[in-house]
Amino acid sequence: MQKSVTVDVPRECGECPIRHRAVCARCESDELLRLEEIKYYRSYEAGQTVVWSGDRMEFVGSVVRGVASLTQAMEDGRTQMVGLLLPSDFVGRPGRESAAYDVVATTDLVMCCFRKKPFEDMMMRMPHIAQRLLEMTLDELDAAREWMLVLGRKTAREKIASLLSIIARRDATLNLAGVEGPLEFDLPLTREAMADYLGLTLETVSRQVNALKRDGVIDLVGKRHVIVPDFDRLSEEAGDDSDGGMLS
Amino acid sequence: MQKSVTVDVPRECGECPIRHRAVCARCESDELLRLEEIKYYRSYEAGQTVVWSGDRMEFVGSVVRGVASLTQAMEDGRTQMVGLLLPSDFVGRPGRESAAYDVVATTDLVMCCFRKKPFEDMMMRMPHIAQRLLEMTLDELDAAREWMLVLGRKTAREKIASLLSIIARRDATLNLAGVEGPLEFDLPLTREAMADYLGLTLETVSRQVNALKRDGVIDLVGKRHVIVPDFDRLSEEAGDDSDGGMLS
DNA sequence: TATCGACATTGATACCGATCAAGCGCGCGA
DNA sequence: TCGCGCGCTTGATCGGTATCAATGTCGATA
Repeated sequence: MQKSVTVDVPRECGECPIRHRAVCARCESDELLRLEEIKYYRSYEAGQTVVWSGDRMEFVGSVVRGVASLTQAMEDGRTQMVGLLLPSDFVGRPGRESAAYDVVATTDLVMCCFRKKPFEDMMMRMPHIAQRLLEMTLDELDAAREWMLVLGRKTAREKIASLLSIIARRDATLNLAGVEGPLEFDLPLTREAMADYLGLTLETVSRQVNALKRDGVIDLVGKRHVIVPDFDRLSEEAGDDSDGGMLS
Repeated sequence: MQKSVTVDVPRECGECPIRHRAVCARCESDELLRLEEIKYYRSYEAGQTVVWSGDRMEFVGSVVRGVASLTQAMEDGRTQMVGLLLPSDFVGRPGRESAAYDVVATTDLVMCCFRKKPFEDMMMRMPHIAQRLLEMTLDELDAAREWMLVLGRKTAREKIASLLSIIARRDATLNLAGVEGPLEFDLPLTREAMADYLGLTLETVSRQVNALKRDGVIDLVGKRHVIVPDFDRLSEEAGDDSDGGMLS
């Protein structure tokens, strides 16, 4: 619970925790040096808005620590989260002038930023960046399509199980814990944010989370810390294929 | 209404109707020649499956004429369409071994194909292709995110209006008709396919389509031909921003 | 022309999740 | 220490969409 905003950022890219998964993953050391020259860090507190939809985007960047959400809203206030950005995920679209979505820090957040123009110039000269960005974008597209199935066809209970399953999976790969044994993680989202992600109300989220707890699918420590005693059981509840959907 | 399977395909890329929008859009004429050497056409009848999810993908390609759908299914049969592929859209993911989704021709369909390996080799050597593919993938990601809002937060009536609005828009840009005056197009989807796209049942689709007709938002000629007397009105019904959402 | 089948419409009813409304619990600041 | 507020839970009721079940329409075929 280190709420301090004292930012503790890697000095050199070589020590960066997302070095091998971010947009710079394929860069050679000489290319990294060029990136290092133009990068800078920014940090945000939980709840802060990073970018407003429609605003001119002056930078792009990677999530280094924390979680951010991409959100779309209708005029009457209905809100849908359309992306959940975890460490190593990329924010911003090269070539686009203004932001298409709100970006909000859902936890304290550290980002590695590049001003848009210099980054675009680098992209032209360094194919390793463009290649990796294509790969990441294709992965995001797959994730978005998986969410379309969740939003369009799953029940409230399945939606909750799906969200927990995905967070558990991404958390496990980041912390390179084995997939065996009980899995544990902190929910980086409030009930309301979960509702926005799943196309539900926060009341329904609350009811279904507690239903999964009553049924022994998950255990809760406080409101946010989740223990998954049997990941396959959770996958079943999510309506996923039997193997736990370890694709990609 | 030309149901004949006699395929009438462009001989040269220069005459291709999707030349300026497809993955080859940025290629110079010498690059086009190289692509021309390895391209081949395939055609499918409405209803035919182009690729089965999980199958090895031996080719990638572009939709030249007709419409295809990308579909995901759960074990119990619930089905969600996750992509609607219109002329110039790209099918397949370079670097991936097996297909992640079912691809089905929803109308008679002509595709311009490349065997996967040669195409990947070309992509390495011709940055114009990779650049264009990145751009197209980012556009698809935006479209997918717009759909997440539709699926998660819109009512059945708004969902139908949204689908009609998008088809009308894409149809207008393809046929370069002015956006003014009454818009007309043929629905390339059955009621069931519309339901799969929108996360509804086909009965609800039928009811809401007819409700929009009763209310004068659209007019129908037969079951499939749609006339939109006032596009702004349709946009309103879709819950889109007042300007008609002409973004991207 | 008669028949068949795919696609679509229409009606009656059930149920899941939204909505409206209290109330709880815990951390933070006065 | 108290009280306030935010995040969350719980309950009662409503309504929109699913579900189940006929029926209708049109084009293709014999």
